[in-house]
Amino acid sequence: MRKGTSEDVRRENLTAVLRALMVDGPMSRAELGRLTGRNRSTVASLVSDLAGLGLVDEHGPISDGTVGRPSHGVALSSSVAAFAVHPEVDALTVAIVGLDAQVRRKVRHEFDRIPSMVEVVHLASTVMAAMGAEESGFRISSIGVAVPGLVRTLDGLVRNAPHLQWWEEPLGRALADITSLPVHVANDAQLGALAERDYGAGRGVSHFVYLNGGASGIGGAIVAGGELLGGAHGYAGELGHTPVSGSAVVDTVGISGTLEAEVTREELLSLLGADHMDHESFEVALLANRSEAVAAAVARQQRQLAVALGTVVNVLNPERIVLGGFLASLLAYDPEGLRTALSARALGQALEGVDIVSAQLGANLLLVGAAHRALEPLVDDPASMTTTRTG
Amino acid sequence: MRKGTSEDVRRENLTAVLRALMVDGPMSRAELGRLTGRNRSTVASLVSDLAGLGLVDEHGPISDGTVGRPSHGVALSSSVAAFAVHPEVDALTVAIVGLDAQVRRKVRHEFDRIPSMVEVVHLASTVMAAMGAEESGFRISSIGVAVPGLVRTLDGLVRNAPHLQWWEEPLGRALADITSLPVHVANDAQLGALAERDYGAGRGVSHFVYLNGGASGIGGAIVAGGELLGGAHGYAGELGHTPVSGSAVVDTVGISGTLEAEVTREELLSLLGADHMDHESFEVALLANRSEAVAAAVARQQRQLAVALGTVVNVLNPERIVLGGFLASLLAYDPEGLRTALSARALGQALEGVDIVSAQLGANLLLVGAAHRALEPLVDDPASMTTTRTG
DNA sequence: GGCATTTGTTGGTCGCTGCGACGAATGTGC
DNA sequence: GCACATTCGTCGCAGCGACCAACAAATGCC
Repeated sequence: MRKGTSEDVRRENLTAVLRALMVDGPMSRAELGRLTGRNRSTVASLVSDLAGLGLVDEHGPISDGTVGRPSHGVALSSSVAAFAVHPEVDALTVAIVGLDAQVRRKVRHEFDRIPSMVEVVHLASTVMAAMGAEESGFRISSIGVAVPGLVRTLDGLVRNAPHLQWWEEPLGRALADITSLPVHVANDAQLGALAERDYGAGRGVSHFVYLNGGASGIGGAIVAGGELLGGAHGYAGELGHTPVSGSAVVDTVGISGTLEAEVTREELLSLLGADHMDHESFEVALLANRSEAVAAAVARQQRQLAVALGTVVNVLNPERIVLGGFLASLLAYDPEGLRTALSARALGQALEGVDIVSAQLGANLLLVGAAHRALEPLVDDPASMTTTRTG
Repeated sequence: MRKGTSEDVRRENLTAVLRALMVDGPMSRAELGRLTGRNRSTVASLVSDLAGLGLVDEHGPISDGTVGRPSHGVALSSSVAAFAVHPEVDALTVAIVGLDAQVRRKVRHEFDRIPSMVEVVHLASTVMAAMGAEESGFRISSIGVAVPGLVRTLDGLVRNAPHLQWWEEPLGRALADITSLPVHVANDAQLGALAERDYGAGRGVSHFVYLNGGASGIGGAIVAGGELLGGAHGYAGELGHTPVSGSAVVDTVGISGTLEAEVTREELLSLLGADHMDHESFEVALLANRSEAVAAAVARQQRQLAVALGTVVNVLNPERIVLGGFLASLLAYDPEGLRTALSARALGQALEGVDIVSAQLGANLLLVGAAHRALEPLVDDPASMTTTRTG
């Protein structure tokens, strides 16, 4: 519960200014005031505070050709950042991502076998130390980790990451112990949705559902009222395990007839006569192939995807559905087909006005999402920057 | 967006005091201070304001046998209330419900045929006028309406209420025009969930899903983070239309293999050899009948309910599932059976610690929910009581 | 060069909460 | 029966933060 004091107001206003800069980029104090609805003198005080905390920088007066006294530009400090860590089956990526969502450093390490949790923790901490963040002037106060699996957000316990073959691995604790930094671990799809919300297909949309089709599974996340819906422990959004057919085919966790069991990239890949393919090549190849076999498979997968999307529409009433990975390819192959299939499974009124679009962000999606998750506490309480320091 | 002024703090604190009284009943000022974490003098000022607005009453000092100066009791004013309106296929109920969730007046009018929207509006407004609320000292500033169907919450347009045979009926506008009061129309299951959240099976639970089995359909609602999840337009929660089988049987809106199509009270009723039955008799009769036919039907319906609940658990990660109507009977018949069936459809980690319980509130559930929905703006901004008056 | 326009700055005011001190009203123990 | 501790209400004061109005600064326009 809120404390109900005037300090709350200050915190809220500092956050409002910071958010405005994050959403709409650098701007003048006057614009900041208009955008946030605060008084000029209030904004002056807020910006001065934020500059003192090192969260924003003020540039000299910029004459933009208009009348009136030129205004000083305010921009997010380029040194405030977080570490982003992303373990996959065949690689580990570590990055430094700024408050402005710019990826400043990025190190990718390939594995020849599936890494253990301990290996990931060691390698990640080694890489982070070797990056010399402090020497390069970065001020990093936390770590965000994107894991392909079920994560208990409270303490970063990885409950079940089938592709990594991790079960009940205390990743958050281990990483926090070795780095002495706060660690925020979350499901990869949720962090992807967070990034799309702020910088991609979810901008300005307060209710949307994100569904991502990866090489070995389907992840999902829900944004409701502008906030990521985590549920009781952070497991919400597992739309890959919703039923789409009465078939007995089971998915990776043993549930039958689910979206993840029925709609697979593998099937399409084999029909295209390929083994491995990155996403771009896959989409190009798929869209170019209009053979009967491929068309039939796409149509079937679309119908089954539509069943899951029907559930989404009926249960969550989103304004938009964002599809990533090969699900976006499935959409691109025949947008009308998917929409038609969906209209047979969704309440007409709930389906009205629902956009179905492709995800917009590319390779750095999860790094941005993870880092921003880690930076969230700072944004929500900018004054905490005083005490929270690297080390 | 918040304005960011000290008045916000005041509003928030007034709301905190009011909510404490709503949740935990009458108490002393000192207790109020401890519970809300505010200073004694602040609470004094807040209570004084609320009393001035007529929202709370202060009683004389109560000596509770303990040492120290006896404290004055603070209680919600019994005169602050809202109208609750509940149209059904065979009846219309109008009630006056207080801020303390007490149903003070209740009028039920039976129909011999399905009423039209115009009839309901006329009858409801006539009944409300005849109740003489103002003469009886009630201060009523709004109307809450519970409708069995899809409602656009923005303006109270009833999009689709199949059982009432209403489509695109502007109920909210019509009722507001004739009564000159703000009207809040919402789906009945959502309002039921709201009541259960505050006074029933959802107390103290911030993530739960409510599923209600009625005579002619299944309604649902989601509470996430303590807030009702409405979605973009208020259509969210339609769990009756989620898939549970590959069967071709369609539900009332024409979607095949859904929970509402497969799990019906009718089937059980006919197996019990009855036509009509109120809920209590139905549950008694069902639980008493352990014949093979009934047991088999219950088991099948449990399995299909479990598929829908699996979706709920995987997608929303609730702490609790609250079942009402005949779905509660289905649970009571064989609690273990339902749980077992669910464990085959839900992610183990997400299912951990999930309670499956029966709804606690009885006949007045929807009236309380509707009225509290209507009172919500007042609770969120108690100072608005000054200007908002009946008439 | 004067004028309108826009922005930055400063001092004053107002509203709200917290704090400390004091009085009021009770129970407790001798 | 009386002093004491305990708890609650009240009052004045201080601190914080936002708004407001007035003024200064820096530009474009005529």
